[in-house]
Amino acid sequence: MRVDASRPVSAGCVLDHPLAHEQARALLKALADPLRLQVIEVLGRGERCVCELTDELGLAQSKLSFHLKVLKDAGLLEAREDGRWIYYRLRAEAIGALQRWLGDLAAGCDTPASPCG
Amino acid sequence: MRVDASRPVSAGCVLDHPLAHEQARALLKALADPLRLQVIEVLGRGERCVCELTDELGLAQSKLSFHLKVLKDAGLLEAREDGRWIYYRLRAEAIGALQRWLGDLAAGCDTPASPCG
DNA sequence: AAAATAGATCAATGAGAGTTGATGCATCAA
DNA sequence: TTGATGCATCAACTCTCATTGATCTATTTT
Repeated sequence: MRVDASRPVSAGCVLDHPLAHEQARALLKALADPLRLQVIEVLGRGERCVCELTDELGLAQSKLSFHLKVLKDAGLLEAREDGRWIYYRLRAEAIGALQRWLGDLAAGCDTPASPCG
Repeated sequence: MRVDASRPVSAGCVLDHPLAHEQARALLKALADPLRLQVIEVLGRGERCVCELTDELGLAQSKLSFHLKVLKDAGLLEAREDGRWIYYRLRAEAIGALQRWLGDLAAGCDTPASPCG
């Protein structure tokens, strides 16, 4: 079996609850790479086989594979095996969880500072 | 004057419009650092003077200054000068823009892949 | 005017993360 | 069973980026 069945820490039902800082940071970090963001954007339009991604993005195979792993470990992607091919899809729950986490972040940012002098 | 009056590309009214990929990536990258995320979380609770941040986070001055600049350049922070002190606050618009951008991202992610064989 | 404080910036160092090419392991076709 | 294809993984290299300590400027205090 080429695809590990065990779920990353950040995956699954965990994302239905409020995100911990570490989890949020892991998602942000995974998204913050230009190449990975391209991958995410393509997968945001629908599931893709690795070979399609390779063509669509014009990437070296090992390079793409590296970044897919990073995204999967962060809980952003899910892989599905079908014979010789592996299909990846974006986990909308992960995006949603991050969205909500960001929403809470700025809650009190208009509170003025106590003068420092 | 110690604080540059010119706005970063990603700041201001730009964030009221849909974010470009590059802008979104800049925000994500700025947020993806553990230390910067701490700063953001503190500023999410209200405006702070640099010296308060230094104390509250226990950081070396130049280190904090470096990260504040990164966050400001990304459009996430705004600085206000008052005499000898400089107060930073979180720009809720930037967070909001990123939230919306993320929302659009996963729009079509349930579209199945065309079988690859 | 001189000393002290707040904060930015710079040069040098170090650590982490991405890239590249090779190799390995499945799966499918012949 | 042999060869070809899809994909993951590994080791070596590179490069980006954060850290550190020093220096510089502006502001305030004495």
